[in-house]
Amino acid sequence: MNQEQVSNLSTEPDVPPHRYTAALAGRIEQSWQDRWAEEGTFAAPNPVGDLSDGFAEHANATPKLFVMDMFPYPSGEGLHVGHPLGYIGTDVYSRYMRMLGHNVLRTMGFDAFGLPAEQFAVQTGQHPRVTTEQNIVTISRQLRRLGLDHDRRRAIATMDPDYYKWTQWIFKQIFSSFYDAAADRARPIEELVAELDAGNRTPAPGTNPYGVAWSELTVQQRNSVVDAHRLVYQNEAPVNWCPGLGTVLSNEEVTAEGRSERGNFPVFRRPLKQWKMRITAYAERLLADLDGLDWPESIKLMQRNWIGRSIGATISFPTDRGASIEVFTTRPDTLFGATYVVLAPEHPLVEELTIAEWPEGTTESWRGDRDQPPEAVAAYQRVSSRRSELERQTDQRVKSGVFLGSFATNPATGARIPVFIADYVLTGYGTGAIMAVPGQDERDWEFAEAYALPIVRTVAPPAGFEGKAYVGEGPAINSANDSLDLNGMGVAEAKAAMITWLVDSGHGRARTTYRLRDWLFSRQRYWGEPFPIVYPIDGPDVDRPIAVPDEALPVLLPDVEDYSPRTFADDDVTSEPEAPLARATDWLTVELDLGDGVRSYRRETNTMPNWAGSCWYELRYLDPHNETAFCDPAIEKYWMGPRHEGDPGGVDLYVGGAEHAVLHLLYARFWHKVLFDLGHVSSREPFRRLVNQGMLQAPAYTDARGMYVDASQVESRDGGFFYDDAPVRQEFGKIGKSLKNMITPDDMFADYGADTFRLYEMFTGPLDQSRPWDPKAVIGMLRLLQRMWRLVIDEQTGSVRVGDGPVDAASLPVLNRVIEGVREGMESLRFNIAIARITELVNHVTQSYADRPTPRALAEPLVLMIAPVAPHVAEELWSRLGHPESLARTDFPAADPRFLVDDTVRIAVQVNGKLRGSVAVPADADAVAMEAAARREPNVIAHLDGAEIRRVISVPGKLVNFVLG
RNA sequence: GCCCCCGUAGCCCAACGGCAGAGGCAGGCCCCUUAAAAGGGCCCCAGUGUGGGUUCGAAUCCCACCGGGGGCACCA
Repeated sequence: MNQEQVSNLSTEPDVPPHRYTAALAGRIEQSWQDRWAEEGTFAAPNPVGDLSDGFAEHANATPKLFVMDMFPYPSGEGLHVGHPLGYIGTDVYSRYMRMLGHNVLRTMGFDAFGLPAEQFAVQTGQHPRVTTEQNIVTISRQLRRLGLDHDRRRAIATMDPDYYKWTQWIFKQIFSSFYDAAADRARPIEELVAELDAGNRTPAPGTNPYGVAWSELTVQQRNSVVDAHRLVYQNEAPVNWCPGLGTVLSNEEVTAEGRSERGNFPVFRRPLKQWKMRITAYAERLLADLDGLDWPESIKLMQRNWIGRSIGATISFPTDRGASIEVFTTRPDTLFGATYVVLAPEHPLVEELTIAEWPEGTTESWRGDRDQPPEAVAAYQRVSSRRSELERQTDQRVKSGVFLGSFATNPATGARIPVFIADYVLTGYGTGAIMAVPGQDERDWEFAEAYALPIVRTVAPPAGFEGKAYVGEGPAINSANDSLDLNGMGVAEAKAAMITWLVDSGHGRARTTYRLRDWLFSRQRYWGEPFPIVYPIDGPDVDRPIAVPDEALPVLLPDVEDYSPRTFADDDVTSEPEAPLARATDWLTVELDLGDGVRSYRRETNTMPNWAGSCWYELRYLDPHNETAFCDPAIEKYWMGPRHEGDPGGVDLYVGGAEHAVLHLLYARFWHKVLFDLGHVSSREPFRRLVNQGMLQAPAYTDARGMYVDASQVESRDGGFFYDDAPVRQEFGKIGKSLKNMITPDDMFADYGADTFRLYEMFTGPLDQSRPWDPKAVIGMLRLLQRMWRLVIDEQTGSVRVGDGPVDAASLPVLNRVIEGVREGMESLRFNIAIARITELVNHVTQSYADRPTPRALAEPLVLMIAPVAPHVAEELWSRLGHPESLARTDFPAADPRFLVDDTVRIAVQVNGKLRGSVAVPADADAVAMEAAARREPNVIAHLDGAEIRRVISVPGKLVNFVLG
């Protein structure tokens, strides 16, 4: 090991003095990075405002392009080689588009608030601001060293007060709005109040529990009615409480196993008063507008599934206790088969429908082993509240439930049917109650079997059907009463007929429901944006949440002595959330004059989730220093506005990982639509085009005990892998500390230089494809750059060895085909094929001009073509070729169509689809001429000999195929 | 269990329904070298996961299955 290093060092002097080595690459790269910074090469001018310098000169008449990466969390570990994959991809694309003449905006910020930053700070015992700032410095250095074309004037960090002032301002906008269902958009809440006062509008269903009209309400009652309309509201409802993190979480942050997405701690459902955002008001638009987005189908599908629209009906089942149970079903056509009703255990009617004694003849199994229904119900509720989280993952799916003792009436059949609670019915979906139709629903069938309930088929299964519940298509049976006859109808027809009957008879109506729930927005953590909300300490509006005036923004995050969240044992169900900001005693109360004189207020102590800052950062990039608005409307319109009828607008290219499919990407779309409704932005969507970059997996090694060993110390020999001379097993996995296979960009800069690193990352496959990281393969890209360097620079003398001589006739078609291929690769984000084409040309020129100067007309396009991928070495060579200006805005080479068509082409000749030869024909030869030429091919003649030719396929420029009879 | 993506040379990857190979790594040989390498040149290597189908012709389109990856999972 040591010897090798020494001998390597001793050979250094033998390397030609001007060879393109990692050391030379490093010097070139850093000097160009300095120059780009000094000259502001990547400054993208805005149409107006403080960043508008140069707009009139070189942006006004050119198309614009806004390219963005998902910004990183400044984690303490810095970047590994997997992170830059997307950044390099967008860098190559944006540099290419800039050379095509676009005004390209590209920058980078930091998602600095939130759990990752906070947890790192807690681990290291330092204030999150301190560690986060340190991490930002480290990562910024790594990004700069990569040579990315960022306009650094536009960099932001979500933790900066200048930034989160506007996060709070947008929160206020959402808080100060309601969703006008008729207009299908958000509107300012004052307009709601005015319309209510004027009598043009009545409170939305469920917002006025007082039983009297708006005009009769007291001021306090009116306030609570208005607050219930807001797009941000507080209510008490079951939420995801995660004791291990010490905070509540949104549904999107909880995995299917009932654990926290971050940290993998158990999550419990429990009722708590929390802030929510009314994203459900946008469910339909979030769903419908997916169609107009240029996004991967898989991501659209995940969002569609998450939103989860189902079309059906609500049906009212009267009960013998008075109250009616409203159920939601997507199969109203099966109502005649509803033989019992099930409520979720937490359903509000459970208490009322639970009677004191079991009715005569109640089956033993319905009683839950208790003497009276109230006991049985209480016991079941207790068990299921625990079970729903812990046993979901064991996947037992054993149906259980308890009879309440009361009965409902099936409105179609008039039958008296029992009412159960069972935890296979979910509280939060639909109405939290179902009509059970065992004949057509597998879950209901299982329950009916377990509790000996009647089963009535209302859709005829096909002959020979041996299953239990039949959920497929078929004619309705057993489905008629005095005023309705569905028998014989197909499912769709029966649904429509049933809904009409339900509406006419007053038993129900058509209804669409969504799986999407309102976004739980408050967190009991320190490191986040404070809410711009205060509560009066006394007075008539005591405890009513009130937004602070815009002039009071930002509401600064106070320093507290103990910023770590109060966390609990993972499984401590009884723990209560406790916001760290409640400890900031000086900050907690504030004297304000909100229009009715100076009064005392207490502040909201929850903070926002870390998704808040990333909900709108694309807009702040556009106008990062604006002190009077989050973004100037003219600037937003220029960069993000729709370009044509039907275009949603938004960022032209957004690249990031697929793991944000339903978190960040859904939340950001929601906020953007609110801003659109309120007239603050002209684009309907934030991200017009989305690409998911693939994931890099690096080799990791386990020893005999199955423990990971440091991958950098593993040797490969004799067809095996060894660590400390002991054999180890190779596997591929996510890069990181846990697999001990961390490789950092810094390692690559030192060993190869940034340009080689960039080339390698782009070369291993299309941007959106995951691939393994092969440390040994990087060398190929360094060789490529060395060969290209050698075409321009003499390795011995360092002088330019490019001449003004003509280009060989043979090289012109190669050059032009390569240009064509490189452009195609750049445009389709398949940089691997662009690099392969460039390599082809480099190899060709290397061979053709081994002993004479490289023609300038070959060297220059070559340098320009590689510039988007390897910008530093390209700039260096361009400069040595005599161009004083940066090539960042030099025209990208264009293919001359004259050289793309050959005079003659070789076409394939097939007999019965099998290749039997090839012939050269003029490129413009027609089908007849091609066939004639093909018939002269000796091998073809042999295969045609004596056979009857049934048909001849002759495709000009492609092939001739003889089909024999 | 359901849905989506992917299977091409030892490895990473190319190939408008038209001659399976552009490029790189690894391997072999040669040159340059006292020597070696991350220098240069040449060479080797698959018939496209399996089975059907459509077609004059399929890696490409369709169906089924196998293998790998990802998502969803009592959503009525």
